[in-house]
Amino acid sequence: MKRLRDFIVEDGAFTEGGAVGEQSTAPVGAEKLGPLRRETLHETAYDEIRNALTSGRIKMGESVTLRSMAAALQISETPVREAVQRLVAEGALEAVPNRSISVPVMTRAKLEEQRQVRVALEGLAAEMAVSNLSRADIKCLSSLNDQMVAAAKQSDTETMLTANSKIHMTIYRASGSSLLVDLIQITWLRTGPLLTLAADRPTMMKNARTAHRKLLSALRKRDAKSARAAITLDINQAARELNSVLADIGDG
Amino acid sequence: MKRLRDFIVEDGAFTEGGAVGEQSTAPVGAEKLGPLRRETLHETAYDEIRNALTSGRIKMGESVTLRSMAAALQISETPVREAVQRLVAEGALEAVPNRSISVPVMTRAKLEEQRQVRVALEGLAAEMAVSNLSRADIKCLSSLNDQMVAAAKQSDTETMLTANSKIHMTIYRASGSSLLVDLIQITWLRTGPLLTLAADRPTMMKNARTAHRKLLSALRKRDAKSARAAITLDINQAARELNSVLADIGDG
DNA sequence: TTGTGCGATATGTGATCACATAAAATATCA
DNA sequence: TGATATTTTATGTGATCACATATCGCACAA
Repeated sequence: MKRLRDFIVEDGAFTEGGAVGEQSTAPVGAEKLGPLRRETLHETAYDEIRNALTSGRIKMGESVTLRSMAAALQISETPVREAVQRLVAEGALEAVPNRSISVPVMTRAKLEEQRQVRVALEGLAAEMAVSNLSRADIKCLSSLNDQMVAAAKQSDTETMLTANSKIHMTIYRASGSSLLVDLIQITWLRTGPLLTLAADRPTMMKNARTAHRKLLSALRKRDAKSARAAITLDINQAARELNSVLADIGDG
Repeated sequence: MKRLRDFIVEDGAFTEGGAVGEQSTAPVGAEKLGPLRRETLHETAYDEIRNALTSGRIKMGESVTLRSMAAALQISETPVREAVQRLVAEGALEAVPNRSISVPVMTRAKLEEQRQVRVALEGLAAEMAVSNLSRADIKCLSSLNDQMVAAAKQSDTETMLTANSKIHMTIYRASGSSLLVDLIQITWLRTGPLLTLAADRPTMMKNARTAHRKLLSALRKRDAKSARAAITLDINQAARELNSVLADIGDG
C-alpha cells in the first residue's frame, strides 16, 4: 500500500489559504463579476481524486487513505471523506468497513458489462446529439481530434486522453440530456484507471483515429445512424484493446 | 418549507442505542453467525431518505434540512450529510450552497430524457436477463405481479409501488450486470417522487398490468426481443401517465 | 527457526464544535 | 403606516476530537 501519494495540484490550487473564506474580504465594486459558483471543498476534492483516477496517478488495485489525501490536498478529512464516499457509490473506489480504500481491479466480466452499457448509452447520446451540434461545434470537435492525434504522436498520453474525453463529452452534452451525461460519466469513471494503461498502445490510437474520422463525417452529414455506428465501433475497438491489456496484466 | 418531517422508521431501527457499538459486547460463541455486513450509519441514512423519497413521504419541491433529518433519525449530522451529498450527486436531491436541500421538481423535458434512457437501459437489461432467469425466478415474478394487482385493488399504493419495483429490479439484476443495475436505480430514483403521484391513477395500473402480462409471457418463452418490447411498452405507458400528472399539477 | 500472543500504530466512522452566510424577525425612522 | 436597517435565528460547511477495530511489529517460547 502506498501512502501519501502526490495529489499535488499543478497550479497550486490549494497552496494559498482557504479558497472559501477569502471572498469575505473581496474588494468593493467587484461583487458583480459573475454567478460566482462557489465550489465547496468536497466538490474540489471529488474533482481532484477523479482526476488522479482518470489520469493514472492512482493505479488499479492501489489503496489510499483519507488522511493522506487530506494531507496532500491540505484540507480536513471531512470533505475528502464525502468525496470518497461519493466515488465509492459510483463504483470508482472500493471500501470495506474500517479498512483502507482501494481502486477496484477490472475483470473481463466487468469490462464486457461496461462495453454493453456504453454502446447503449453513448450510441443513444450520439444519435440525439446529431441534430443539435452546430457547424461551429463540429469544427471544434475536429480541432480537438487534431489535438488528440498530435498528442499521440508525441506520446503525451495524458493530453491525448483528455482530448478524447472532451470529444466524446462534447457530443454527449449536445444530446441535451443531463441524465445521459451523468450516467455516461459514471461509466467512464469506472473504466478510467484501466484506460490509462491502454492509452500507450499504438493500435489503440490507430483504431480511435479511424473511428473518430467516421464519427466526424457522420456528424457533418447529420447522419444519426452512422454516428451511432461510429461510436459503437470506437467503443468495441477500445473494449478489445482493454481486454488485451487485461490479459497482459494477468500474465505479468 | 416543512421541517422535522417524520422520518420515523416503522420498526424502530433507530430507537434503541447505537446500532454499531453494541457489537462489542456480543455474547461469545455467536461470532460466526454470518458475514456480518455491518452497515454504516450514512448507508442506513441513505436508505432511509431514499425510501422516504420513493414512497412519497418527501414530496417534489419540498425542502428538508440536515438537522431535522439527523434529529428524526436520531443520529449526528455527519452521516446524513454524507447520504444527502450522495443523493445530490445522483440527482435525487438539489442543493444550493448555504441553503436548504430540496427535491427537484420534474419537468416535461426531464421526463422525456428519463424515458429515453429507461428504454435503452432497461430494454437492454431485460434482454440480457431472459437467458438467466430460472423457472423459479419467473414463478416468483408472477407472484410479485399478483401481489401488485392485489395491492392496487385495495388502493395500497405503497406496497403496489414496492412490488412493481421488485419485479423490475429482479429482472434487471438477473442481467448479471451490476453497472446496469446501478444506473437504472439512479434513473428510478430521479423519477421516484413523481411516480408516487401517479400511482393512484386507475389507467396507470391497468396499463402496467397488460405490460407485465406480456413481459411474463415473453420471459416464459425466453423471447428476448419480446421482453424488451414489453419493458418498452411499460416504460412508454408510464411516461405518458406521468406527463399527464405533470400537466394536472401545472394547472392546479 | 517458526508460530503465537501482545502491544503499538493506522484507519475509517461518527459526534461535537466553530464559522460564514442566508433567511426571518424585529426594530427604527420618515 | 410602510419601507428600510438591524438583530436574531437557521442552515450548510469544514475542522477537530474521540473511539472501535484492523493491521503491523516485536518479543517470547517451543
